[in-house]
Amino acid sequence: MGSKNCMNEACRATTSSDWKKGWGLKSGAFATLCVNCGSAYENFVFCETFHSEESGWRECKLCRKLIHCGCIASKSLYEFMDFGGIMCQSCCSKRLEIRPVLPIQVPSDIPKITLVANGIKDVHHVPVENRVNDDNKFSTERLMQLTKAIRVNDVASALEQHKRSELLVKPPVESSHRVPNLSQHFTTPSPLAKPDNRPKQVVKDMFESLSQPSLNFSLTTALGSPATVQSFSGGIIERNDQSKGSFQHGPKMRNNYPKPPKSSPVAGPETNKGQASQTRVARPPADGRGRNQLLPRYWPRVTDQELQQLSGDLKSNIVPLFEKILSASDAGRIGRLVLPKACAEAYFPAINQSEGIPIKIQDVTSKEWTFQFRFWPNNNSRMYVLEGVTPCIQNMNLQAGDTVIFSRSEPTGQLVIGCRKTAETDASMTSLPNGDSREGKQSDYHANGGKGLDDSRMTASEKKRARNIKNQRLHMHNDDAMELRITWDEAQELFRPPPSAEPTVVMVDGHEFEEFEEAPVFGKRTIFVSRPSGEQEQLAQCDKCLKWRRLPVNILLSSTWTCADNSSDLKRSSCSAPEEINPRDLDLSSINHDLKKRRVSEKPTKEDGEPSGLDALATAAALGDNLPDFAAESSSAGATTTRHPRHRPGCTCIVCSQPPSGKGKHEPTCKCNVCLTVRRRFKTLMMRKKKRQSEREAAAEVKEDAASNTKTEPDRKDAAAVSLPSAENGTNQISNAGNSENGAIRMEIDGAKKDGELDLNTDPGLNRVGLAALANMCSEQNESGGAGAGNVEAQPCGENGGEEGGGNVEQAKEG
DNA sequence: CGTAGGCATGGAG
DNA sequence: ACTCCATGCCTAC
Repeated sequence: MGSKNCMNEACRATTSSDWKKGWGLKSGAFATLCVNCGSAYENFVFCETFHSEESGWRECKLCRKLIHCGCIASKSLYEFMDFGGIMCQSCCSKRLEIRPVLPIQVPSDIPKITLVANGIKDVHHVPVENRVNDDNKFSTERLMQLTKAIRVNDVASALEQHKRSELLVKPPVESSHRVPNLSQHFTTPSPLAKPDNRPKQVVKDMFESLSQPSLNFSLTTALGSPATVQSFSGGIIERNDQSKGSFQHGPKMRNNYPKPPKSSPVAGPETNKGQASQTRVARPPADGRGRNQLLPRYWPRVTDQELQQLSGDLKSNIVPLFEKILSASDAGRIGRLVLPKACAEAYFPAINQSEGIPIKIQDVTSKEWTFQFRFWPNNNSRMYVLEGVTPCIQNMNLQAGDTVIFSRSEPTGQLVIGCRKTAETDASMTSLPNGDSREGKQSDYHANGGKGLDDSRMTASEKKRARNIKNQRLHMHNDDAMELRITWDEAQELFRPPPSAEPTVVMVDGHEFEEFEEAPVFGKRTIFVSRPSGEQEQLAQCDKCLKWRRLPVNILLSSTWTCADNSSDLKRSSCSAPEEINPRDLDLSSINHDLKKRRVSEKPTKEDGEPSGLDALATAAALGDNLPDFAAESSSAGATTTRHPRHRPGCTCIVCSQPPSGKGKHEPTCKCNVCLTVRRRFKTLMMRKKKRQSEREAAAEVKEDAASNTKTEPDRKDAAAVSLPSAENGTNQISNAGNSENGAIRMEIDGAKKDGELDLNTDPGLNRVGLAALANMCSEQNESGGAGAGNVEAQPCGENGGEEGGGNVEQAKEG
């Protein structure tokens, strides 16, 4: 340590650096204080008595359990809160370790410098501890001032007393997180104290004002509620490796701890094992490069119990480093887990090459996995990823929304990957990777994550998880998911608002959406056809008599519908009424079969390149601009970041000029040119697509069809002809136009294919989606069996076909 | 053609 | 205004 001169030119007192150790800057930082003039300057010394720089862990003197070094938190919580003691985070034993505070007499003629280095704007009372000069005894009065007669073994009372004393800035946002008003703690009478007349709402300001590199940390506590507090895990943020004398300066430094973590996951399992805490609180970052920059969201929220068990399982001391909620990308097949930059740089080996290095990480069963730890350049920065995590993720039965926890095994430094399932009843991070007992729930989650089927079956935790992974696409590849994956086309034909639901109309991007609390229900599949007169109608089959009835196009049917429900045609509201439609004219089974089979032929084949374009155009034309909005609202239903990639602002093409189909826009039965054209296009394209698919299926399944199905392909063509008599006419033009533009719409097609794929399993926000809008879209799309042959079908841009040829060429070039 | 790698983009904080 | 990061998207294999 040695001695040095005070940096205050007016003082220049030579003092021992040890002697000058102090702490308690307004920020909660440690600072060096000149006992001569009271100037504070940075010489940050942490609680070296208890802080193990190696592991950050220490052993409780009573219970002998390893506990995370809560030195900073201890000081913050207990000394700031006038306990002046240290509490074992495991057994909650308290030890009074109040160090004497030297009542410094500051010479009045020496100006006090309240800021010496790196922008500490003001330094208020700085209680100085003096461990060298033991002669400076801690007066009883002072001790009482500090402890305020709070019994050190009564944390709850202490907190209550603090509350009563208005030492807490404000009621806790979260029951488990409180932010003490630090400024209050520095207004304890002291020779160095000066009045702090500022408003009490200082913590936030303080945090924000302390973004200077030298004091880049704030204070956050993680403490249970007064009534239930059993222990605490240090929740204080620590600055960069100040104790090691290294300072990280630079513009990138910023205050990463503006506030406590928003929420803490639910507590762990109920089992009370020993005295270990089950309170899941964010732990302060362990040692590491730049650990002070770790966002609280990445702080490991590991209960003491979990830690103990994990430490026991691995027979080593486990230091939680950080955790991350798996995104859809992380959990997806691609096998790349994006590492938070700060975490990667803090706890993973430094890498200079983009290719990175292989890194071995142990799971909680001591199984070793090798990942490639690498980075990609990104906006003058880096994006760190772990590659090849899929086997590990799968082994642990993790999916998007679950949490992976990275820890370090001491003293070997071996990285350890653990996990925590989001559901309350799920195994905690200490469970075996294969011990997932949530298979059934998983299925439920998949099925209900989209809220599209049976929201009532979702547990609170599942809903919570659904919220957690909002805006994240889940790529489900298991069988459960596949069973429930349907296309937009199919969804539109099936979705209905819940029967008794009262919608709440909200505006999203200027479009009205009706929100329903209830999940949508599946409606009855109907067939939309056009009569020779051009009039559109809907055909529905009675569930009882199986007769087909004509219905107005704008009627939405529930999943079960019988003739008795045919209020639009009372003459045929009975099953006894004769059927108007000759089933032989409508190969409905073929159509249904076709729809079903579309699931397995989502991707365009080589000869399907054109139809895929038609798909896109159909989707775009039918949904108009509403699709992106809707998709954005429904998040995982296919939100894209690029809308109409081929369309520009001011584009007057049919897609861009078509108003959203939501309520208040064009009526489903609107006969305006735009709507008619859209319907014409859509119908033509859809029929073309169906026809092609039918033909493909026929070719592939000709044998089994011949054996079991008397329906033939000509029937299907007939079906197409029924609903769109002029389809063939449009088809030719589609082909021509489609060939000429080729890639121009191919882009849009690909996007639309994705957009058009509605995965019910994965859309947590679906229930909030405007069902009415969806229904309208459905209606528009379905009713769009306009009689006219589409003559501009394959034109993604431009109102009329005549002027679109050149335009498409240009678009193709753009592409 | 399908997939993986790598970078780009844009939403969110 | 800026950074981070989830994921889109292009390209190479």
